[in-house]
Amino acid sequence: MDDRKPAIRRSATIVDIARTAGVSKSTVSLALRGDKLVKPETRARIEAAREQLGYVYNRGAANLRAAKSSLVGMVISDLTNPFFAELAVGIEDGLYQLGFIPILANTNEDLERQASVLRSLREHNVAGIILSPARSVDAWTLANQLPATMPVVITMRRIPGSPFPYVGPDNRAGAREAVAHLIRLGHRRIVYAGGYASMTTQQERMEGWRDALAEAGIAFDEGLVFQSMPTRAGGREALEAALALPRPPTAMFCYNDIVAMGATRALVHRGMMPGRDMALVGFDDIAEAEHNSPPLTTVSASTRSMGARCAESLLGLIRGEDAAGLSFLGPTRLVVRESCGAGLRERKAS
Amino acid sequence: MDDRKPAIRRSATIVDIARTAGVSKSTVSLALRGDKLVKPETRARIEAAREQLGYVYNRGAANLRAAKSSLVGMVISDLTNPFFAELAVGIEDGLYQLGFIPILANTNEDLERQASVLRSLREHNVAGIILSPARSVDAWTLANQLPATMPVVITMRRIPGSPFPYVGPDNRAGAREAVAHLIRLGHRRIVYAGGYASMTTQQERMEGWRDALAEAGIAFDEGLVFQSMPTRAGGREALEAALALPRPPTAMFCYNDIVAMGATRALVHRGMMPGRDMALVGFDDIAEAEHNSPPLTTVSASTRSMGARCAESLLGLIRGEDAAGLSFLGPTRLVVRESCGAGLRERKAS
DNA sequence: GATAATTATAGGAACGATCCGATAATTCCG
DNA sequence: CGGAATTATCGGATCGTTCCTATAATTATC
Repeated sequence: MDDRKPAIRRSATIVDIARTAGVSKSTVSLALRGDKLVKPETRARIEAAREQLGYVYNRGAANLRAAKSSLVGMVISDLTNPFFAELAVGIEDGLYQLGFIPILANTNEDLERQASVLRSLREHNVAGIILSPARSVDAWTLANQLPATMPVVITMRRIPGSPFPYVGPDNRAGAREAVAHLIRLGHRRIVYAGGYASMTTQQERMEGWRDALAEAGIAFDEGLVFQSMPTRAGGREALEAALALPRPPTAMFCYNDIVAMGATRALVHRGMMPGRDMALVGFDDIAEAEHNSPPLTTVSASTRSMGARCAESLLGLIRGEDAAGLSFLGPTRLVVRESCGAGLRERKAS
Repeated sequence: MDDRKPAIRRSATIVDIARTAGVSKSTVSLALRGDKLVKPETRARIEAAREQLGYVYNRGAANLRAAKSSLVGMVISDLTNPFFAELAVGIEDGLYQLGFIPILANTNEDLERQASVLRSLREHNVAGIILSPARSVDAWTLANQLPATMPVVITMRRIPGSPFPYVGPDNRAGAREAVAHLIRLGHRRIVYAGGYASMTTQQERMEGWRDALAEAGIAFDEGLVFQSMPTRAGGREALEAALALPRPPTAMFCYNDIVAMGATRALVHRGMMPGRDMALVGFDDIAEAEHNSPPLTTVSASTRSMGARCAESLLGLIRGEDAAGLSFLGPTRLVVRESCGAGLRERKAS
């Protein structure tokens, strides 16, 4: 094989191949796309020329004429959050399987940045956008940042009032299962901790919490809801507020794993034992959850496959399918580890 | 303002603007790029038409003619690793500041995938590539996957023999500082744990370890090197192997934070106290390090700014600067927390 | 006030592919 | 074997921009 580059000249085009193979550029174009109208013999000559010239396909040029694009915008609100990183990997992989390639934009929860990034994506003529919206985005803001014709899939945070399909975990069902588990373990005073009521995800998970309570005939107690930042610090604050209650709770269902991890740390810091002195459950099942001490009982949202699902829904949208059928609520699965105390009871029993 | 889209027809082009404003497309092109050759009055008319038609610039078309691209390939070996996620955010931000936009490709340490992705990036006519190579990549493999003319910056893992600039932390200096710190705390038997000798990063960090030992006049002991996977499990294995030694070490310098976190967990599991019964130091200062229990003493590689630096070096390459001057060894900084036991001594003293 | 220099605009070619209608080569069929 | 159908190839026109050269309008210079 010849390792040297053909010449100092710029890279080869289909016209160069055409000349070398002694055919027209139209035939080359056909052959390269695998159209079976081209005679095998001709195809072989073209293939040889392509190899010899080290030709690489110019997708940009092709897209210009064909008015389609293999680029997709992937807008992530906070890639530093392991949950979103996992999601991004799922999206990237899904897009790759479907023949698309993602342009990454990390908005860092910044509205201005999101606006700027969406404009840039339009300029790059993306086929569609998968958007995990920055926190404070509402339908009206978004409508002004996106053209109506752009295929868009919203993920992980609902935008009430937007016409775009939504892909995300079934927060309500997942939360219900988690809280039902705590109830089964004998808990009655179960705190809901973390997040703010303005977040749709928080609302959904809290509804699941209330569902489980109601099913068990436990009265809803407003005083057991502790809002906080969805961070470790928020988890700590919520835990301390809960312990300061005249009648402290025995279990805590947390907005997400990060909050739960903050709470376990705070608990240990007070000399209490997570699982025994306070049952804790998280949500998301990020990679660290299983390495927490104690390992976190949590609700797995199968984040990665959710990302793949975003890609599939977007493809549907691009193909012109109806947005209504493309929303997807992913199944959740309770992963019982140690922070809920389930293991302790077993150990005690044995 | 008029919210309706101009018509059912496809999106507006500079020719549409030209027609509306009563000028030629050349003038529009000039005006939109802010060339001051255009009379202010004309510019205003064009601007008005642009607004009215809801025109968006088509970068693909522009790039086709101007033979430049604002796309940059960002190839990450494992985005799920919080260290690389942080790096990716830094790169994304850096590129954004410089007017580029990244195409993301997560290779998942898979050579085939990397090859496929690099081909795809070429087809998309990227201006350059920032590559954190999959583990088993060597110079020869890489040479076959990339055209010689492509601007490429290698980051985080050296590829000996490749001509591309390398951007990464000063592993050797960082490791030396960390180990010197352990020596200052009175340790003499200091293990090096995690990673394999085939990884350049491991080699560099180990050299730093040896440097510090040599400076303190401590003889190098082959038996104190424990190779393992750079994972939590690897950290556990290394720790257990070290403790099984006839004369166990009192301190452990770990390949990275993940390994160190695995080791702390294993230590706790044995009923030993990290920092007191065994001093532990990590590397990278990932976000979780400070939330580990106990908080991890580690070497900060200022990962995010390193990412920004990748973008800058790539821009240099694109501008035709000499590759030799574009490599960058980032400064490191020892972050003393609790896992090294430094705090304990202070507390004891007070 | 004629000429030169400068400023502002215009029109066509070019980038590298696809698409479309036309034509050339081949096969089919009575 | 001649005409139709099929198969294979070809040569513009085209996508939306930038570049280049040409020309028109304005200002400067002697």
